[in-house]
Amino acid sequence: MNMETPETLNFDQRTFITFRLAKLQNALNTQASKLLKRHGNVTLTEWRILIAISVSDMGQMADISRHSGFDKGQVSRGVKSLTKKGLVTSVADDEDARAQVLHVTPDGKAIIDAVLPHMLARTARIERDVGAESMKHFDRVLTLMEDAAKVEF
Amino acid sequence: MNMETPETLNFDQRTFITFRLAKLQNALNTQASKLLKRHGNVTLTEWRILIAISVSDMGQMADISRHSGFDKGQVSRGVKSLTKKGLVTSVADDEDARAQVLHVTPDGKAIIDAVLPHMLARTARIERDVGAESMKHFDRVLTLMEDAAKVEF
DNA sequence: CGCGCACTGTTGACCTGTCAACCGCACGGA
DNA sequence: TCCGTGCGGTTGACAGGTCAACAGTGCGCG
Repeated sequence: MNMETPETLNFDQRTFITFRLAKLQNALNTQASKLLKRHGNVTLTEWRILIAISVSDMGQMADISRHSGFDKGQVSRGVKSLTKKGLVTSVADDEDARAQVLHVTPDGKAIIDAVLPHMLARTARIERDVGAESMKHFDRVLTLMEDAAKVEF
Repeated sequence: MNMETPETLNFDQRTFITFRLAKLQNALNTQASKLLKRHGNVTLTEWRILIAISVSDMGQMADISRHSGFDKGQVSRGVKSLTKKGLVTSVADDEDARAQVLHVTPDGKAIIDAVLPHMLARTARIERDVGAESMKHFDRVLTLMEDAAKVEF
């Protein structure tokens, strides 16, 4: 860690990996958002929650929250807007008065069916450009960095 | 790339790379923010802008904005709070009445000196955990994905 | 010269994501 | 049974990032 040499020009590469990540993540989000707006008229958040509900159908918000890592408040708001759009239903659970049972409506399914192919094509395209091999590697590194992010400084 | 199998359970891995990125990026940011608060009492945004100013000393906001990829509005606000903290100065440019010339004050330098070692230790730690080899690979993949993020769908 | 155009920087509006406070309910132990 | 603790969900507050509108200035071209 040569504190003498002018680190100035190394900053971008050395201390800003996270910054690059942020940019990339944002670019990908923008791309996805456009896709979603064009093909399904839903926001990225709505889409993610919609998918999460679809995966664990008849689940409740806490399930979604835990499984997807979303903030429960965010899920609550997302579900609200999704129900307003008629894409999911949210009814009180018979067995637990606190819980809401979530269900994707036919309209919701329709949007998923309409959007999913494009979404898959997109990720396929990314995988193709990057290469399956590198993709696995990337995944592994992500895991390592996730762990590294937990260390205290 | 089996498009047949019930995709439902593959979502997390297949369509949510970006989501994972978001999580990782956020975890890293949280880590960095804590570090910054502890050792220099600056926010992550302030830190990034401070560094950017330090790199291109005597530059103007537009330089920072272009070079770092920050929104110019964000830079403007960041500079404002940094000047309020006395870490940078922002004076009108003699040669261009539109521009502000930015300069890191001794206090700003002091904070950089205080924080930078920890910051470097952190990235070094990450690099160590991940491995230099994988890090390079990771970098390459990032570039590829940045390109992939530009494609329209 | 004078005009349009591009650029600098400021500000306001908006969206996302996070955190915390809160209410109602479930559940287990005293 | 009753009470404490903890969970499910809602809501408000806040920070960060993006976009757009704007005023002021520089610059080049007719």
